[in-house]
Amino acid sequence: MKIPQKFFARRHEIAADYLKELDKHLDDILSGRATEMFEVRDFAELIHVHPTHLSNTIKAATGHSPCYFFEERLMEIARTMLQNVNMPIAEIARILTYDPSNFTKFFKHFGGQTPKQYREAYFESLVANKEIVNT
Amino acid sequence: MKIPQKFFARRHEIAADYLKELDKHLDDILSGRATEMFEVRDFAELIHVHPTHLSNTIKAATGHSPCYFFEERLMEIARTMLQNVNMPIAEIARILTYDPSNFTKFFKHFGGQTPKQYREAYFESLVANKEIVNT
DNA sequence: TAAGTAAAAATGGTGACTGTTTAAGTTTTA
DNA sequence: TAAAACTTAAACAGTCACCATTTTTACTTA
Repeated sequence: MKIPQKFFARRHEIAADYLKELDKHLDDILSGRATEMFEVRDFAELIHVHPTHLSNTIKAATGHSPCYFFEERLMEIARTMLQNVNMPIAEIARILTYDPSNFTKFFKHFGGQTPKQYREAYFESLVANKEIVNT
Repeated sequence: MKIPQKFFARRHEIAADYLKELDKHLDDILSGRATEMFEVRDFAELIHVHPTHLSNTIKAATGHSPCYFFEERLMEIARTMLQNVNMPIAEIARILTYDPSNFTKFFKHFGGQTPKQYREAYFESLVANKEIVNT
C-alpha cells in the first residue's frame, strides 16, 4: 500500500510555521523586544488561518495542541532562569508575562514542584555532586 | 499567673484602627462620598503597615481576617436596605459597589438566601406579626 | 529575646477571557 | 468529484488577572 507523499503536506507546513513563529516570539520575549505574550489567535493571524483550524491542524499533524509546545518551552526557559539564584522568582514570572501567583501555579502544575522547590533541589544536587568530586 | 497588660498592645491597636477606618469608609460609601470600595491594601496604607502584616495581625488579634469584618458589615447594611421595599435590589447593589449578579452571589453566600428571598421573608414576617396583634 | 515589621513565595478563590473540541458546513484542488 | 483545506458556531474546559490569606524567612528594636 503506497501512501502518497504529498498527502497532508499542508498540515505539516502549518505545524512547522507555528513552531518557527513560536520560537521567534519567545526569543522576542526573552530579549525584551516583546512584553506581551502572543495568543493562539496571534499565531493564527501570522500564518493566515483561522484559530480553530490552527488548533485542529496542529493536533492532527503532531498529536499535540499548540498550547502543549508553548508550555513545554516555557518550562524549559523557567528552569534555566531558576538555576540563576540571583534572579527573584517574581522577576522570572514578570519576564514570562505571568503574575507571581499564576506562575507558581503553572510551574507546579507542569513540573510537580514549586519554583522555589525546584531551585533548592537544583542547588542541592550541585552541592552533592561537588562533594562526590571532592571526596 | 499574671499576664502583662501591655503585651501584644500594638496588634490590638492595629485591629482597632482597621475597624475604625472600615466603618468610616462604609459611611463614605453609604453617603456617596466614596464610590469605590477600599481593598486591604488601601486600609494597610492608611494604617502605615504592609498588607500582609495587616492581615496577619488582625487574624492574631481577633481570630478573624479583615475580610470577615468587612463582609459582616456589608451583610448588615444590605439587610437594612432590603427592608426598604422601595429600593430596587440593583440600586442596593450599585451603592455597595457590586454589579447585580455578584451582589446576589455575595448575599446568598453569606446569608443563605438571595436578596429577593430575604426581602420577601422579611415582609411576610411583618404581616404575620400584624395578624397576631389584630386578633 | 520577644515583639514588631517587611517581604517573598505559596495557595485559594473568582470573573473574564482564551483554547480546544466537536459538528456542520463551504471552498479548493488534485 | 472526492479528499483535503478551511471557516464558523457552539459547548466546554482551562487559563489569566486580580485579590486575600497563609506560610516562611529575615531584619530591627525596645
